[in-house]
Amino acid sequence: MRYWLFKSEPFKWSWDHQKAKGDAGEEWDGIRNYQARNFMREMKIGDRAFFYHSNEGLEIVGVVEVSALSAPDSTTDDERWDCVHVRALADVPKPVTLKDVKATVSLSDMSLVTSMRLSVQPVKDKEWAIVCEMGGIDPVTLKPV
DNA sequence: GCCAACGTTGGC
DNA sequence: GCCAACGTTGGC
Repeated sequence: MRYWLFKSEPFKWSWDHQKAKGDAGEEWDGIRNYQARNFMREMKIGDRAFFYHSNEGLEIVGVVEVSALSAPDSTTDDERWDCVHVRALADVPKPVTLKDVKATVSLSDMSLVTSMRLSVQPVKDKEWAIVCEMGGIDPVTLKPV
């Protein structure tokens, strides 16, 4: 299983919106960036990802999983763009802020820091474990610790 | 709201 | 294929 991170501006699509969709999940539409799209094409069902609030909040607030493979984005006729579906799995009990991430030496290579504008990005296994620990969530069971 | 970073577009 | 102009993202 691989790990990822999705950014969303909370006033457009927040963690609360995502949770309200429950197990049905929701299309991660609107991505118009090749790099981000290519990452989505690499995703497999069951891959896990952090849900990050950009612009406002600036913190990792939840964990989602990929519930459908990348397929044409329903919000455009442009066939270049496709996207996965994701569903909420768990809250991050202690949201991990961008500030926290920047202040953590072992996370200094995270795309969140190095590729500021990339809205869908890979997360390394080690980074996943560290962020989970900081967030007060078990990296495997996703239960609060 | 500003602006730096950076991706995309389009003229040549 | 270069690069200037432009648009968007996202932290501050």
